[in-house]
Amino acid sequence: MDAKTQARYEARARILKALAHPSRLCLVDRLSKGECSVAQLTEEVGADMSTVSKHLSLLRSAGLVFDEKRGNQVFYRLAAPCVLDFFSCLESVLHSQVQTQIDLVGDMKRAKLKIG
Amino acid sequence: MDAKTQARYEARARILKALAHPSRLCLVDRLSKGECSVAQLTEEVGADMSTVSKHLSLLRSAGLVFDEKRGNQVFYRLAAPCVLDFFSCLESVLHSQVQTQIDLVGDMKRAKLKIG
DNA sequence: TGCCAATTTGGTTATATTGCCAAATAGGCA
DNA sequence: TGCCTATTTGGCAATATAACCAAATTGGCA
Repeated sequence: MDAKTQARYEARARILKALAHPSRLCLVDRLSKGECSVAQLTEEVGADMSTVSKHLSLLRSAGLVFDEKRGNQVFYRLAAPCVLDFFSCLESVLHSQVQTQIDLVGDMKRAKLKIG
Repeated sequence: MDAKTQARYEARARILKALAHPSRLCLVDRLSKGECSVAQLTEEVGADMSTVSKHLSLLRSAGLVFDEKRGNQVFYRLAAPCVLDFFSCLESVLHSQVQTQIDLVGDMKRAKLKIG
């Protein structure tokens, strides 16, 4: 793999990594409904505000959100709404995982019937 | 956030985390062109085969690839081709990051002209 | 200026991820 | 059976992430 290709995969991975955390997915989900202050987001996520602030700054450096300071507060908004499209694919993967589990249980039951 | 919602974000995050690595993105990209043995994939990625094998097993437990043993070899194929749709969004985020850098440089130049 | 509220940053600890080497496993074939 | 090839697993060291608390920063306002 040449260096340029390698760099492209690394850049993509950085963005995906920024998304790949439950709290940050929650933040993105909430921001998809409109801009929000850190205090509001903190309540939504249910963690220490300093933790949420760090999650937000990580999303910002990945280019996924914008921040804007207005008076006392900082408001965040989604920079890349296309990431919301990921969710339906993620759900379909999850459903097929569930289906695989069901199939396995079925297989086990049938095997048991044959054995026993 | 209730427990069920929390669990959903965690499940989604697990899948994204499985994708969020340069080598694994490379694997997914290669598998999008058709099934492949571990040896071929190892060559593509350019890492130790044991490392690639671990990446593949991680992708498998996330439900993103299937594996099938045929004779001496194990062939992997993509289970969730929809993840390929992520790439165009990732690229658009990357482009806007580049644009932001260019804008910043422009701002700095203008500021310098005013100052100096 | 001095104080208060909102947010970020620093520091620390616990946990998770990654990559390599070496060893184990599994299949094919003489 | 014994050897060879392909792949996985175990173990370890290095690095990265995550969460909390405490302290610093910034803006608004008396």
